[in-house]
Amino acid sequence: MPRTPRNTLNSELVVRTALELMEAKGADGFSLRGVAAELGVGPMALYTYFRNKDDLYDAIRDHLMGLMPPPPDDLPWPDQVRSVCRDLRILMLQHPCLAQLLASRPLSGHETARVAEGLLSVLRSAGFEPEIAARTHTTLFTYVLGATTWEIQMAHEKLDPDALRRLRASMESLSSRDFPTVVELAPELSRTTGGDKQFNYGLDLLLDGLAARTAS
Amino acid sequence: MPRTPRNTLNSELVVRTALELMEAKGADGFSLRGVAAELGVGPMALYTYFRNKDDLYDAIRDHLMGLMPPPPDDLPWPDQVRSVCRDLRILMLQHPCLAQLLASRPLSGHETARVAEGLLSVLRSAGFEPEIAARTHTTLFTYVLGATTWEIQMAHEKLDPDALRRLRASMESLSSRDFPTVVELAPELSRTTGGDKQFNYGLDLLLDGLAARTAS
DNA sequence: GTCGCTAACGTACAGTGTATAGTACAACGT
DNA sequence: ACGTTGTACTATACACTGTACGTTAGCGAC
Repeated sequence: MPRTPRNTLNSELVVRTALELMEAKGADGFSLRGVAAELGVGPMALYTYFRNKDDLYDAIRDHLMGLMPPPPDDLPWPDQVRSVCRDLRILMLQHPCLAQLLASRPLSGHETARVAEGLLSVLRSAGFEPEIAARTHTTLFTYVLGATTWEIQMAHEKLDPDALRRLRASMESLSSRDFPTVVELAPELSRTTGGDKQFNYGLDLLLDGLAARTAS
Repeated sequence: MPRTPRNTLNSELVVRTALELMEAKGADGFSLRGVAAELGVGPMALYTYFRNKDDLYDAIRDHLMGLMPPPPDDLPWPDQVRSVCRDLRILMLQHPCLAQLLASRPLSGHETARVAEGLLSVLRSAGFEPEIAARTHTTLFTYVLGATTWEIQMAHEKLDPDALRRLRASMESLSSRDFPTVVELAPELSRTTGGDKQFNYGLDLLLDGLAARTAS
């Protein structure tokens, strides 16, 4: 039985392969055995580099966070904040699995800390007190997380004609007597889920609220 | 072989049992076979009432949404909005699996539509144009989703002493040269994740932003 | 050259969702 | 009263999953 030579694997290679597989087959359908097969290796070989599947997830998440650009310099702080939030959204849209990885595991890792550092330092430089800066950071992060998770979910749904048909049917089956507003707004609701405009609308609401606080 | 008598099952009973199991054993560790066993029935019996596992998930989600109270009457609209958002958060905290169910599947079902109707009608009555009402609804929903998902995640983590220790270690191992702000704000960051104050802070930011738009 | 370390292996287990086929029972038309 | 039919549930099976355990083989150090 021809054994693969030693030291063909390393954690970075495993992470990259795992990420490829995750983007190709979706976050479901991803499996350790699949990664191992892709590497031409037995499933247990991965356990040399990761304690378990969650550990690999953490590594993938941190690897993806490494793709986040730093906040831009020489802009007013609201624009810097906007930029970071938009970059995170774009990254999540490019790598849909990131949404699930962010939502289902605590943050840890070097690259993740780097991203947090970027946003937090912008907020501190803008004059926010430590506690407010921390709260604001969490608020912005969770908004991006929720909004983009939802956007991905909806986009994923729109590609499945069967699901789309079911959704439309369930909307139309609603009595306009019981749910007049939902029926009235059905076109807007399905049109406005997702997209730059929807995301920026919520983000601007938050930033306007912030601006109001710094003015006082 | 003693057969279980016919018509002992119905979809509501299955949903209730599934929900119990989900709250007892967590969203992971939940399985169709577990539900079936709890009901004293073969796994395939469930397929009489649900086309597959996702279908059951949808039913559980809608069942939980049925627990949402309607928006309160006779309050200024911002307070009505606040109330709905807080109620949704509380429901998610009481039933942590709801977060995952909301984030991973499109919205459908009677009770879910009822909740949407409640918030949308508040916004329309407040004078928002259809498109703005829809956008605002999505923004509020996704904020609650993200913020509460994160809160649950963090709370879940705080209960695991091993994970807590790892998190703390990873924070302290960060060089305060590379990540000065993260290190400086470490206490605030771990103190302010989650909790009523954190949630209300972000919610008030959004509502302040909204108020600014209605004034103009 | 040989020893020890450890990377990768093989095997095994307990579990998953669900496709497919079969079975027994309630209701119904005659 | 009696076959017929629809259907609620069962049995079996398949292709998977993550990972615990024990084993082997390749490599660097001596």
